[in-house]
Amino acid sequence: MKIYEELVARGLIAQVTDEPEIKELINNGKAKFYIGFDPTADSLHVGHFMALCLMKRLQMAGNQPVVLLGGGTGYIGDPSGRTDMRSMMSPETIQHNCDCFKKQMERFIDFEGENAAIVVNNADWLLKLNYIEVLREVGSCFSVNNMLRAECYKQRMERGLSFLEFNYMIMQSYDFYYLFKNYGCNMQFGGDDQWSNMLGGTELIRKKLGKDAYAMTITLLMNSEGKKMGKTAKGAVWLDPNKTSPFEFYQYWRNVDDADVLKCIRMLTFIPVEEIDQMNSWEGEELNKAKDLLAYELTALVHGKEEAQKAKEASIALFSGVGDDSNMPSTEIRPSDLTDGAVSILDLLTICGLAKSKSEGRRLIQQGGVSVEGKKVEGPEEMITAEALKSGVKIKKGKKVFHRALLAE
RNA sequence: GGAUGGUUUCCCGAGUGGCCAAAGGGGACAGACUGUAAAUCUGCUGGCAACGCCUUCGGUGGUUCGAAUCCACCACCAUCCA
Repeated sequence: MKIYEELVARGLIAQVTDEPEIKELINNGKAKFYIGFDPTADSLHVGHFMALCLMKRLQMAGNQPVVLLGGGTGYIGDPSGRTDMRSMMSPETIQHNCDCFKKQMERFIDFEGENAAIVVNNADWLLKLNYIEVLREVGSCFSVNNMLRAECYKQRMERGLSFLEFNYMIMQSYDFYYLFKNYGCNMQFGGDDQWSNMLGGTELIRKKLGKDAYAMTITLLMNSEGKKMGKTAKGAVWLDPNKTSPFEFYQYWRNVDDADVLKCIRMLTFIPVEEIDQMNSWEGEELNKAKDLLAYELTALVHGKEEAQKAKEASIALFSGVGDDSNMPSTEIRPSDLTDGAVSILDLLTICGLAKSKSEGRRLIQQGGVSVEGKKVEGPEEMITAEALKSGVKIKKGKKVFHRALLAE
């Protein structure tokens, strides 16, 4: 199976500008493609991960990836698919985020060897553009009528769109044009929400240079309810282990909906398509096996095999009660937190971050949601002794949250 | 620049002087059922030394025994007119 066919089989391709041509290019390793990453945070998240995997797959097929860091576009903020304006970032933040991105990417993409990936930053050319020049050179190629029709602005036409954000499409188009001209970059990939921005680029290249460039979008990873995946109540699922621990990361994937497991395995892992097809017949409880696999594979890709193994073992130990369960998240209790050699369970919950306030902790206990070392906590006054804390105390909140409290020496 | 409407707790949204920590819905969280799933049902959802007290209804002042509610100014948003 060639790479293009594989991408189709995995359900990764959403839209393409010219299918035969793109197939020909990437199947034969003739594409030099770029994906843009705007430095909106100090860590990559699952959405970026998909894009990076795509880069990896294409790189393995002999194509050359160009990573575009949005050090310049970050000053503007992409309005696509958003209901409100992004908060503006300071130059320092943008720079810091770019640096973080770069570091994380090195894990996934090869920056050495034959099709070595290269990194460019659009701050290098966007920041020194001259307004009038751009208007004359580039602005003249865009029809406002067409732009307003673009899907990515639809939502914002109701709630308001600033001129700043409206220009994002032009900047992204200019990027493609610039990379085409100066780096021979003939293709752009991106999330499906980028489609209009990407078309802007191919049109600009056609108008300015009379040449064809191609664009392809990746299916956005949606769950069966039509919501973007990779988000939790607390925010994104990050790739940075300090922001989302490998254990949490593992648990996120372990807990996806039945309806979404196979789709995720297909789109996110490198498991051969044939093997995945065999799982199509799995149903009910059997799907738990697929979830285990998904969680392990992804954690291994992002955090390495060792961390994945630890997360897996911790999960098995915690949920089935056998094996080593020492790898759960833990908090050190300082001696100063104790009074008369003990802490109340209520205080312990807040110290460990399992409850935001004592009221919340009380509520949890009242509703029977807290247990210590497997025994349900009956009341908020229950005390945990320093003696017990010395060897570590296992606290369970709700069904899935496990935490160890350990007395610091 | 002008007119009008708006800004309420995580989100949407009711409340137009005391009965308001503020209806209702969503989400989140917890319990039951389960497969670490979904659906369903139940509870719960500002804080604290907790039948009481404290902080909250865009911001700042004011009127009043008493303000989310009335007044003034400011800020922001939306729609229409320029």
